[in-house]
Amino acid sequence: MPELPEVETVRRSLESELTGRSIRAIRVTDFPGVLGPSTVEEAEARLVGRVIAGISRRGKYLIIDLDDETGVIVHLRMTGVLTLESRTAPPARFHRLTAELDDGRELRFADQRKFGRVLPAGRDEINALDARLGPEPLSRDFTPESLLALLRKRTAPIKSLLLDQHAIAGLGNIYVDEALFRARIHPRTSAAAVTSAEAESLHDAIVRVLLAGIEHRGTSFDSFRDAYGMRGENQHQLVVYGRGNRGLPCVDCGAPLERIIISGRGTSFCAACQPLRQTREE
DNA sequence: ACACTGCCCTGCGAGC
DNA sequence: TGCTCGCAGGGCAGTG
Repeated sequence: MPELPEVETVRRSLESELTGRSIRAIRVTDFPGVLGPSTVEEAEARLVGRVIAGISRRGKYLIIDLDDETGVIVHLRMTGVLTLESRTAPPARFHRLTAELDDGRELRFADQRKFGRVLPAGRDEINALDARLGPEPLSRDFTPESLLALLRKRTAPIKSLLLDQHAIAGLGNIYVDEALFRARIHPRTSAAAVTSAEAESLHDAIVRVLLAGIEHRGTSFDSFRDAYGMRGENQHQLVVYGRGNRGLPCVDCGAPLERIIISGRGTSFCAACQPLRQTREE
């Protein structure tokens, strides 16, 4: 499940390789819907001949910036994989889209579940995306104070809020469970009930789990790969995600982890280390 | 505005 | 062996 660290890992692995390359052709395979509302002809008209000016990231979105100020917005969703490969390399099993480059290589998008999208976009669309997403958690805009101010306005479970990309951009199910465990906050706690001390440790936990994720080049439980097709190693750093459904012991206290559903997402936590408190007690 | 639900999509593993 | 079923979940539309 690509979240901020995974998308950043892809961005870094693509940046030096793609910058300055031009796009010679666009091809789709069995699923033209990968382009969203665009037809292949429209995508060709917008992209072929363009030079790649750089690769940026906003939340879980990857943006391929082009020399005419337009771009391509890529979202990997659950199983999307963006790789740079030789033209002669055999296509991946779930290959959906190819961008042929001027150096003989191809940028390829594979996606088992067809949730991911590769969207040609104008500058206005890229700006609109930027505007509707919350702050970048690794930017200076994200502070314990700004997090607390956000939480005070909302009554939804803290986990739901952290998953809301309009509130904070880039967190997904894995890093939210990990951050809440490290901050010792029950995922069902009402956001408004989180204390300022808890918000401070939550802020710290979010930043730490994201930086660790990037340092270990992403979490590759299943399909995630970087642009070279390499797995990440951050799955070995995780201590709660996915462990509640097997009742594995908490690394801190040894109690069996629990699994509940919040916002339709499987949620693992330690009921002993993360006790539920309904109201603020400061 | 906010909170919440259902939908999309397919492979995989468990259970029978 | 082969079937069914539940599960994985990000973003968005729809509802209250």
